[in-house]
Amino acid sequence: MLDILIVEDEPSIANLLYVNLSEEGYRCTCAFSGHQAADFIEEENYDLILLDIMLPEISGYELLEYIKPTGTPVIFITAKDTVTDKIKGLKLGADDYIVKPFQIGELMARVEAVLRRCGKSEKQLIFKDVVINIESRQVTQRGQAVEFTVKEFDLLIELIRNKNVALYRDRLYEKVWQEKYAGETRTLDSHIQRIRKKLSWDDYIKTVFRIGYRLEG
Amino acid sequence: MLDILIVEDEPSIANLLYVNLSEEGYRCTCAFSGHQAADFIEEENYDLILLDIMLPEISGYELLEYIKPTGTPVIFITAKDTVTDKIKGLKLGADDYIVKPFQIGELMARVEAVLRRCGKSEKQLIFKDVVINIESRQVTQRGQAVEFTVKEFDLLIELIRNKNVALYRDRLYEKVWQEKYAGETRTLDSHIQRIRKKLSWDDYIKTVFRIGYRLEG
DNA sequence: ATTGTTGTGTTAAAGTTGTGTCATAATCAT
DNA sequence: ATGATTATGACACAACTTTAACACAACAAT
Repeated sequence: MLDILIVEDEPSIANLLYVNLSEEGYRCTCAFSGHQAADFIEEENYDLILLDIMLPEISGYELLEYIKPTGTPVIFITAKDTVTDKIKGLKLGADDYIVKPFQIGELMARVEAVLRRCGKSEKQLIFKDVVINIESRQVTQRGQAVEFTVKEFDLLIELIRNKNVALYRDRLYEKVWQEKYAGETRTLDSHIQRIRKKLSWDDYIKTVFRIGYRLEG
Repeated sequence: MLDILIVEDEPSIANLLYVNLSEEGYRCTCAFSGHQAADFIEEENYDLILLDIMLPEISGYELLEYIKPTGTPVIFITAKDTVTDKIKGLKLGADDYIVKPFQIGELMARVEAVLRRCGKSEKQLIFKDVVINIESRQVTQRGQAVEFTVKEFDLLIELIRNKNVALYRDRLYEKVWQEKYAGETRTLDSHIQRIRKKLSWDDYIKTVFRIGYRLEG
């Protein structure tokens, strides 16, 4: 799983980024100051850093100098009024930049683009003896191909991306089916059963009574 | 597959180039500084280098001296205001140059032209027992010529360039037909069937139900 | 005019997905 | 504990959607 560090002092924006990127399957960490960010960067290697330029204490510029040696790609986040000439200087070090206020969709696209460009985009997921090739949408278990339908495949990915997390039925449903969860239906259950059956995963996909499901392992 | 190194510090332009060239089937790498570029060049042989002149640290000129001994063709990218006389001098070392802002189409054409001129253009694609000659647009299977119409040919190339990738109907259609995919039409299907038939590729072109098609092998 | 290409419409086949039923399991109040 | 209540498992099946196969007409090229 890919790690993204969000360096942003405005909680609402940090949160927006955190929620959306997490939902897309990235593991996120938020730093609300330059200091905190520096600590995090010290401790761990990130695959991408989203960096707000206007930070208290240490500015984004300074932080960038700190990041550069690690070779981690950076996307700058900048407020609209500071775009003009400053940016041009800034761009020197960043892999991309985006202007606040931004469309969340645009940001997601840029994140994906930068990761792809840096050869870090997620090509496959692995859980136990199962390998999932995202690009080709193929699943193999111990090298043997196992066929999955669209819904099953999407559900499987959602489970693996959130392994060891109890996923609420409604969230799970809404994520995979892209529509409100009405409840009172066997749809989600059926699909879980189908996945369990195809992969003999009775032991891995646990049901969390009254909550939902959890992929354990 | 041909390797292209993009040396460009402006992320938006680097990205533009990356996306478009990747879509055309080139394997791309981006370097955002002269240093990084030098490292890449050290490590790997590229078939073509797109080089922005105005770079921080090491300038494009210097880098060119570094590239020359490797014999790799170079296309210069230059901002409009620096064109004048400087370029004329520069051209001595480069195989072509293009002025920012440029039409992406023009750049693609120049890339192709330079590669062809250097005898590096992708002459053929091979998949299993099928050989596709891009220039002459001829297809042979075990040495036997097989006739393809324009659309079929383009579709076939798109499939082969993306083998083992599940291609969404809409993307596939939009790539080959160069227009929005409206859906509710049998056009794409028909063409897939025709390719399958001509090459007896029922086993290789898999349909991914509700998604599209995947060339497998 | 002739030939070949390409898109579309139709019907049949194939695959998918949601739902209903009933059995079973978990939880809770008594 | 016991039974009532509610949630989930297992499974079958029908409704529905999507694709294959094919023929043909519109269109373009020669």
